[in-house]
This record gives sequence, C-alpha cells and structure tokens, in this order.
Amino acid sequence: MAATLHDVARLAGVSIKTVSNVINDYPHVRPETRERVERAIGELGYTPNLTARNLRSGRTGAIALAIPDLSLSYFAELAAAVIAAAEDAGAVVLVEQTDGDRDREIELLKSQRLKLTDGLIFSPLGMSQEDVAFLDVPYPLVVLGERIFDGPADHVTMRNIEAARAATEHLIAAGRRRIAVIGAHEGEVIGSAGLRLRGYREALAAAGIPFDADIVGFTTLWHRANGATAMRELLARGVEFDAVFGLNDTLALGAMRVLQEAGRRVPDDVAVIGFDDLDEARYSIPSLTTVHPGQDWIARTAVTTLLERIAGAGEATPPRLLLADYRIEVRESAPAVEISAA
Amino acid sequence: MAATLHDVARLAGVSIKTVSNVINDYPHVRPETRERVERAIGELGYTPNLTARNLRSGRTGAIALAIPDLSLSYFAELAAAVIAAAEDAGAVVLVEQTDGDRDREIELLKSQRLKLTDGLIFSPLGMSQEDVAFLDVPYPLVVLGERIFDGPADHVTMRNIEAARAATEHLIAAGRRRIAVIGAHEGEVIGSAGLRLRGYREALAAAGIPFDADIVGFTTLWHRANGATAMRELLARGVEFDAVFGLNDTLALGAMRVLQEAGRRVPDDVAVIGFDDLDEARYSIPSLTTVHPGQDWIARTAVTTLLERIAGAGEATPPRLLLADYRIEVRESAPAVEISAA
DNA sequence: GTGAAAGCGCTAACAA
DNA sequence: TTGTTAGCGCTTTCAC
Repeated sequence: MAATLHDVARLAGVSIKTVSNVINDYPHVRPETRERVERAIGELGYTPNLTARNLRSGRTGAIALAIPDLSLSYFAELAAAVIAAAEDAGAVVLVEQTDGDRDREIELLKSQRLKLTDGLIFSPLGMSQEDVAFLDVPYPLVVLGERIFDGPADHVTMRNIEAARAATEHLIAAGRRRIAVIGAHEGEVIGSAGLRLRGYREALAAAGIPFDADIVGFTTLWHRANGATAMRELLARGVEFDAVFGLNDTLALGAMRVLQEAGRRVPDDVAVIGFDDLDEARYSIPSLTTVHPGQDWIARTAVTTLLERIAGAGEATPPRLLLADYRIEVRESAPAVEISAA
Repeated sequence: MAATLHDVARLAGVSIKTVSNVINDYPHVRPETRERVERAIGELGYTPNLTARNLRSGRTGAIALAIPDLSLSYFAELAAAVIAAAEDAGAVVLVEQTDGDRDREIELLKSQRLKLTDGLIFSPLGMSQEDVAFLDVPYPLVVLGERIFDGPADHVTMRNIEAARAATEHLIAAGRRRIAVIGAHEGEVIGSAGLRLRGYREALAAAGIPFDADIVGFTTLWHRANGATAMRELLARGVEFDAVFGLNDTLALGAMRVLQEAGRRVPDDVAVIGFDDLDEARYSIPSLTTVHPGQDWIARTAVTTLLERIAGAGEATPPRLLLADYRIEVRESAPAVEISAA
C-alpha cells in the first residue's frame, strides 16, 4: 500500500498539516522541520494521492478531447497538437472517439465519463445546427469545427469560406476555368463541405465563371477511398475539367491517384488543390498544393480558452468565436504560375 | 453546485445509503422506494461524483497510453485501436506523448501525472534494453514495441524477425535478388530496426544471397522525409538494386516517391515492400505491398491484459510476452508473381 | 510555526 | 429493506 500523509507525519514526528505545508510549498515552515519531513517523504517514497486532492479541490487537471476518429490524419494531427498544448499548460488529456456519430456525440456530452475531467474540447461531426441546444452543458466546453455555430460555448475554428475562396482563386489565377470539386454534401449550408463549397462559388462568381453542377462530386465521408470513387465517377461522366478542388487533403489525394491512373498528368492536364495541409500532403507525388488552415493555432487556442474557462468557472463572459488564419501552401500539384498544357 | 447523494436523499426522504443502493443497482430495494429515489435524481439532475467514487474504490476507470507522437500514423492508428478497445471494456484513455525522448519516457514512468489512471500502456522509443529497470513501477504496466525485452512487465508486440523475413522472402520469391533496405539503425540489435534487419538477413542467407552493406540505407527517424533522403543517397551512390524493403511504411512511401521521380518504375524496375500496413498504404500510387503486423490485436490485447492486471492487482503472475500474428498484404508495389522488366 | 479537526462525496460494514 | 457511520487521503480553517 502506498504511503499517505499520515505515514509521513508519523515517521517525521509532526502532524499531517506540517507535511501538507511542506508538500504545497507553504513558506512558513522551519527549515529543520522541512528537512525532516522531506527525509521521511523520501524514505517512504511518498507521492500525494491525486484523487484525494481532486476530491478536495474539485479539479482533476485533466481535460477531455472528443473527436471522430484518431485514425483520420486530420484529427490525429489535431489531437497531437492539443495534447502538446495541454502539457505545456500542465494539463493532461483524455481522448474520446465518437466516430462522427450524432447519437454518440450527444451521449458523450451528457456522459459521466467526462466527470473525470475539468472540461471538454469537442469536435462534432454528426451533430448539426439544430442540435445546438445540446451544447448547453454544465461544464466548461470549447467547440471546434463547422457543424454548429452561435452555440452557448466558445468556438474555435477556421475561416472556411475565405480559405476555400482563396484556394479557388489560386487555381483561377493559374489559368484554370473548369474547376471540379470533390466532397460536396447534398444540400449542406454550414459544415465544412457547405462552407467550402460556398467559398468556391464566391470565387467563381467573382471571376465571372459560371457554376457547373456537373463537375461537382458528392461524397459524404471524407476518406481517401471516397475521393477516389468520386473522381472515377467524374471521369466516367466524361465531363471536362482542368482543375480539382478536393474539399480536404485526403479527398484530393484519392482523386489525384485516380487521375494519374487514368493517364491525366498533374498538374499539366489537371491541377489539384486540397484543404488541411496534412503532413502527408508534402510527400505525395506530386506534392499537394493545399490550404493550411492553422490547426496548430486552433489546438493551442482551444486549450488556453478552455483552461481560462475552467479557471474562471464562475464568471459568465459571453461565448467567443475565435478564427484561425489560413494560407495557401503552394506545391507541385497546383503551382502558382500557369502551366501550358502539352 | 452539483447535487450530491445527500440532496437526493433529502428530497426523496430516504437515507443516502438507499440512494447509493439505487445508483449501484443493489437488488434489495423496494420498487416504490427505488422509484421515489429515481424521481429525485431526475429532478435534481444528480450524477455521481466520480472523483469521490474513485477515492473510495482506489480506481479511476482510466488508463494511460504513452506513445511517441500521435502525428505519426502508426501511433495514431494504434491509439485509435487502444481507445476503442478500452471503451468496449468501459475504460477511458489518457494519452501522453513522449516524442520518443528517453528522458521524457523515464520521467513519465515515475510521474504523478499517471496517478489519475489505474495503469499504463507504454510504447517506448528512446529507452533501450539497459533501461529495463525503469519498467519496475508500482502500478500495472503493459509495454509495447521492440525497445525492451524481458522486463518486469507484460509485453505485447509483433514478430518482427519472422515478419521481416517473410517480407524479404516475398521479394525473393518474385525473383528479386538485389534488395535494398531503408531505415536501418547503426549497430542496433534489438529495436524494430535491428530485428527487422535481422529477419531480412536471415531470408537472404536462406536463399543463398550475399548480404551487401552498400544497399542498406541508414536513417534514425522513420518519417517519410527520411525515407526519401535515404533513397536519394542510395541512388546517388549508383548502386544497383531491384527491390526495396522499407522498414516501415512511411519510409517505403518516401522512398517510392523518390524512385518514381528518378524515373524508376515501381514495381517493374524496383519492387517496394513496407511494414505496418498503414491505412495510407492502400492508397499510394502504386498501392504498397506491406507487412500487416496485427496492430489491432496488439491494441486489444494490451488493453485486456492491462485491465486484468488492474483487476487482479494483488496477484503476482509472472510477466508475459504476447506476440501478434502477421501477414503479408500483397498490393501493387510488389506483386506476388515475377514481373518481367520491359 | 505547528496541530486538531472538519469535510470534499462516496461506499460498505454493521445495525436496526 | 433501510439507516448509521466510519473512513478513502487530502486541504484548510482555526486555534494554540
């Protein structure tokens, strides 16, 4: 059995209060007493019981992070950044996977599993705007992503519309006119797909290019395989295009693979741009031009915002919307200058 | 302030023990009493305080998982599987990143940060066999990976030597004779690199092919970029080879990219095989033949083994070594039959 | 500068 | 079947 305060106190011949004082660096302890206590601590190999401390303080020093699935690179990179940021702040992170399933997400929000933590960073995928009321929870919460806006909690996310518009403008500036899209969601208005598609349309409109629904590929899940399938459909349909905007990197990479299999040269015949700037985008063939949406900033900001809320648990400052800066990461799949078709 | 047992008891007009009985599904509670208590619980929105429960029971229901870095796909996929397995078992997972740094790994093992959890699944990368004594910790521990063997804790890992040998044999069976290796570590004997290299050499020896140090590429970190660099060096050296064994998938993918840039056809000129069977290996161009080392089994086994140790905390069964089965996942980059060079 | 004692919210032995 | 009560290990007033 592990040693307790009492054991240390007995061995050092002092009261537990004195031991507690030593442990918590309370200044007014006589040096010789302190030393005696420290020796006893060392001898017994005493370490404080965090659970008991937590019970007293009402805090655990842990935060929860709920994401759809760690095996999706985007969320793995996000989680890595969140854990690193939390560690810098002295907090520890409990990771939950929801699979992007609405019911599991809602259940998680009410779940007692979270009682082990002081607050939650939540990246919903299945829930949508009409579920906004479920975000009204009795603990500190920071929401990520584009599924729900104007909720009762702080929200850290990216500038989807502007960034997607910039991506599209990048292609237009390089001389592309028939820009296909991969990953659209039927009828979605907000959500990553809806917002990014809107940015795309804004860019087209600004350039006087008509929107053509024929070169928009729909796919609900944003996995590599779906990008590949959507691109196959586009090719099978026989529509013409000289560029592809993958609404995320994995879609773009899947699409790029199919393009190459079909003998289309990237970027000569078809330029490809993605969204997310995954590590992987740097190493594909060709390397993937993409939107860097500021995940690191999002992770850091989510952690500090949550910890602030936890610290000031009482105060009712209104929820904030925090937006990351983006930039276009120009690589081989869609260079900046116009490439003349062979 | 959240409601407590007392509040519920008061409202329901019973003692806290009765409320506790209801909550813990103690059978001998009169139905009408139970109903009254349940109504009170609903009215107050009572949820048990897990910290207090943990203090009583000495358990937290959380386990820790320590890995080098979630942004490495292998560890992300491992973590995803561990979290899923833990959830099935009713446990929650706290994820720590060590960056593969020996000092951080050792510090983590002694850290109080873990006091929030009942046990640890630990995947060391910086530590090595001589650090085995640090694994003698006063809490349930399951070790993963190939850095340390015969330690005082349960160890779940893969059959590196046999699997690497099988991978090499696959290339040999397809008619390859000059098989380069990417990712070797200078002088390493155990550790993934050392063991896999040993399997490679065993396969060569068995086939009567001499080992040639000239076609072994060294690189300490196993990132895509390192695979690419190592392959560039190999090409620059002008050595001949008709196959490449990437000691993991990311190395193989990085190497494959460089090969293609250099105009070598995969698999016609050079066959490529990896190790890990990352999700990504399925979607590269060409898709990557690789060793499936049973990560899922490893994750599930690590979790159940740890939970068993936690449950039987007293008993001192000797540490076990648990080995996952592997298989060769044959894809385009190294087909089973010999491809005749054009 | 140090000690005594209450209590965080819960569980479980024991009583009734 | 239900109530009383003693802790789990710690922090923290309040005395001394």
